[in-house]
Amino acid sequence: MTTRRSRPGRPRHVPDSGTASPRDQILDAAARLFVSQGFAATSTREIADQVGIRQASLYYHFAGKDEILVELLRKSVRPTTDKVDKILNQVPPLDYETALYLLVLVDVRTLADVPHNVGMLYMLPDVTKGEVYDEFRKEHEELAAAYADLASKVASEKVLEGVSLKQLGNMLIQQVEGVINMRTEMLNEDSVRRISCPEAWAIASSCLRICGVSQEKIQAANEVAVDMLDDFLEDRVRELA
Amino acid sequence: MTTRRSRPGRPRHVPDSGTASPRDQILDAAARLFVSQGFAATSTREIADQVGIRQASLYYHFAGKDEILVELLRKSVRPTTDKVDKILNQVPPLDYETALYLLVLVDVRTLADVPHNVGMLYMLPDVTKGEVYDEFRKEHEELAAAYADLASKVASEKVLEGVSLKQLGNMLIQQVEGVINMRTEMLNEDSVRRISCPEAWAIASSCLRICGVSQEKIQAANEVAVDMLDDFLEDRVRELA
DNA sequence: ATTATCTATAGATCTATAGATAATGC
DNA sequence: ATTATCTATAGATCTATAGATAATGC
Repeated sequence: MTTRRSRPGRPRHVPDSGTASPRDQILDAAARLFVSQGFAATSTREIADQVGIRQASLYYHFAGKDEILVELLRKSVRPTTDKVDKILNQVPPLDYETALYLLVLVDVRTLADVPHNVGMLYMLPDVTKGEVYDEFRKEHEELAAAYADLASKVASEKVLEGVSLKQLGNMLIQQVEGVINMRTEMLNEDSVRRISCPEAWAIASSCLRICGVSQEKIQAANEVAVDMLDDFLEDRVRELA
Repeated sequence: MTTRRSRPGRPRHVPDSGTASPRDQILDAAARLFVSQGFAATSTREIADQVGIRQASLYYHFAGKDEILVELLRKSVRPTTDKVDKILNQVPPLDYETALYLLVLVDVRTLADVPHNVGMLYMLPDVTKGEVYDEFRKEHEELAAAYADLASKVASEKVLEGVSLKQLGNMLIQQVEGVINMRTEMLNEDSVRRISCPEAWAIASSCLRICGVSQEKIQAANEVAVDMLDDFLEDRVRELA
């Protein structure tokens, strides 16, 4: 039984029982509240209460509420964008269908496992506008570009004649980000569970179907990509540890 | 040139130039602000300023901010849910593929034409939780059920074995609600425009592809559904007038 | 001495109610 | 008289800063 090494500083009014850093405790509480109540509707007071510190103490760790959200958003896309190049570079051995399938699996896993379903925050009006979130939006667009890029190689003629490349990319992202709503719906279920592998496969297959890829090719892509996914997941586990 | 018949009541501090009812003026201003800044981040003061009345005067028309949002949400789903039965009833002459295609077109049109892209508000945490919004959620689930229902008739075996019916329905809704993001993106374009017919078709086709429907059947569904759409659109225009 | 917290508070909101008032309608 | 607004304001926030304090570390 390791008792948490107590560090300098005045003790909290509620003793700090957790093992995480104060910063991480704040991020965790904020994520939970932002997602369940909304960003603007969550006060710094509520966050502090959840952590067990006084409202003013938040400002020792973050310059403001904005900065907390910025950090949460970064943590939720980085894992995917970091791996985009790695995936794209494997295309000579891999075919484009498989690469796209793999990208979706990785993205779904990231969104499925990010604590408190932080992906919900993507759609906040604050995030789609505010300057503070430029960095996040840039990374998100980078990801959209990767989707569009792969889609352009994979999509059938009929599909491509109906829609611009950028829109097709967005349609794929839209489909992937369905996991976020799936997680929200899962809250109503009796048992707590994670997004399952078949569920992730269904989304990836769906993305290929949107591009007009045949059932046979989807199945082939699935078989190869599923094997490769492990390599990427190990990465993630390392990152999270 | 018809000058707006002036009605009883103390004059506004800013003269009322509009032709719409005060209630509609409030709804319009609120929609614009809620979508651009978020619900919680928009104060009753701001709404009133936009309308040209004093903050307190809002309460003559609405019991509170919540009630304004409730009304906006109702206006954004009703047009579609009202038509669901009408569409489902035409299935004997129509086949299921065409019915689904048509449902998507109607839904896309509703979301595409609702003022200020109010669909954005669906994802607000307030809306996904608060009791006040029960009615809206009920209608939205009704719509999801209709999608799931049609999808069950249309989807290929392979698709159905990978995912539950409910999830498939949600995947379709997710795809349809991509218009909301499309509209947001369009704000960055130089010219102001409406979602085009080809764009709507692309989304509908995409939905059928997600179900595993062949290109030939998609094309056939398109041809029939596009003709029928007019009947439903005329309805909408009447409603809006 | 340094660190991480605390208490206290200024200043700026924001929502909702009470009561007054300036029009029209009868 | 009725209606749709107005002015004024109570009471409840909420954010961010200033300065105090209770630990550890040297």
